[in-house]
Amino acid sequence: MKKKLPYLRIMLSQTEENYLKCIYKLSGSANATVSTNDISAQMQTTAASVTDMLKRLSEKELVNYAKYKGVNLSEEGRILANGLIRRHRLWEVFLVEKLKFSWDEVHEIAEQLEHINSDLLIQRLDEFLSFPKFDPHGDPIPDRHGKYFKRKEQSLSTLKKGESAVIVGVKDHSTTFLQYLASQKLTLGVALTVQEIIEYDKSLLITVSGKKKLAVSSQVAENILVGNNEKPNS
Amino acid sequence: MKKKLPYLRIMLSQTEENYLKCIYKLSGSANATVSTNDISAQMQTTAASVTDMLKRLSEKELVNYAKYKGVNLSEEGRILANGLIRRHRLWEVFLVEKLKFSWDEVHEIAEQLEHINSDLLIQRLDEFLSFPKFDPHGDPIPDRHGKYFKRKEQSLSTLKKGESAVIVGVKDHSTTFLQYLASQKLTLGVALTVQEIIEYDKSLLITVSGKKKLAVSSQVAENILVGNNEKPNS
DNA sequence: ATACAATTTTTTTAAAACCTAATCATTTTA
DNA sequence: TAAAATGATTAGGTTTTAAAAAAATTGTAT
Repeated sequence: MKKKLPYLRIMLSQTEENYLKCIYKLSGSANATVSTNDISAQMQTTAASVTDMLKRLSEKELVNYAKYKGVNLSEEGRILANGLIRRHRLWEVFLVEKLKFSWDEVHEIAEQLEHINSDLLIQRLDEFLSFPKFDPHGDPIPDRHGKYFKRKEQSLSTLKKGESAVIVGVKDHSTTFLQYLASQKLTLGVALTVQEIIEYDKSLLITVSGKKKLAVSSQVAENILVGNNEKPNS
Repeated sequence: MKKKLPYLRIMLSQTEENYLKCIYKLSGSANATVSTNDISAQMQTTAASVTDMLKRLSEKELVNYAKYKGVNLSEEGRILANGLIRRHRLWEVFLVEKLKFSWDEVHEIAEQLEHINSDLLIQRLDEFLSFPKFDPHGDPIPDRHGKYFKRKEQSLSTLKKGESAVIVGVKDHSTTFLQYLASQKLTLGVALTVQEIIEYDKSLLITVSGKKKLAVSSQVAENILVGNNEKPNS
């Protein structure tokens, strides 16, 4: 009955994993150097706690850490962080596609599921879901080696009058924003056309799926990502 | 990015949950009183550690604990322990039915998955799996209220010469036993007939699925559960 | 009644994760 | 370039969780 730990070379606590993910997100694809304060802001903790953790992660060689100079993920760290993103997004696909959750309900649960440690599990899950390339919010799912499926995308707010496009993602992942979009049927794969751009506040008048007319604020438009009517997923 | 705890009345650590499960298993359906030593044996720890934990669980009113008299699960504790068993077994069904794991590979992973906290998740998973009544090892899956699907079952070793039955479960859940059974095609739902009982060592000669002849030791027979060719699952 | 086994109490260890306050390093700007 | 502001680290401590050792206590069988 004693808890059998998975036999992994590196056993990380959930907090350590969350720090890795955080650094991964902040430093972007260029693997830029990230500051202690940026991390503490994201993690809602103090800078001192972050320094504490960075030393431990550095000890485990998951980050390149030079004091006063910021951090970086090491090769090992990137692989682990990438794995976490991958797991998270695959589980989100599972929750929406198979268990019929809506796109605004899945984040918290996936946040827990991503810490389940089993490479075989993720491999099989990926297969079961037919190797999806994007998650329910349109975010790309990296493969085992960190490779992403590239896609042309731009903010809805960059479209000009008369132009058409298909919704492929969102920038804001907040529950309220996602719920709002769902209520307006502004979901992934939906085609829309810009009818009018209101000069005064940069809000848009659009038609959704060729029929419904809809007004969206510039803030909403800014957070919707559109592409050139390509395949929505997989 | 700070870990958002699920808003549950009772937040338990994984270890606490494992203790609950352990007590649940040891005390059986009668909710009998369990001794500190029994628990320490099961949990591979010292009696002192168990006493420690019992006090904490008692504090949270999950167990009825009278010192020197042993423990019992409280109503609350039973509900939680039942939920853990339920989750564990549902995840095992998922892993085998959907992700094509074999029945000897799923325990460790389900052990992790069972700690994911979301009632809605389990409800949806149950639905997705078409409300299975038994897990891949033939163990019954309790419903939300702790009700089990009843089934007539007996050990293969109790069958008399000439009698037939269908495999519905196992008593031993060890990897080696499960792998052995799989290698002999002695899996759930398989029909068999006792051809001969060897007096000397109580081993059996059986036919599997009407064709294959097979010798099984008394120890193996003891750990196979059979029923009267009823529906295997759901 | 007493010895022995089971159980509990008390104390200790240890790690994870966080905090406050003080200090130190770097960058900016006056 | 020196002082001020910003940013990061250290030191020291708290809390939580889990486990264990040693010592004391209780229950029970003979």
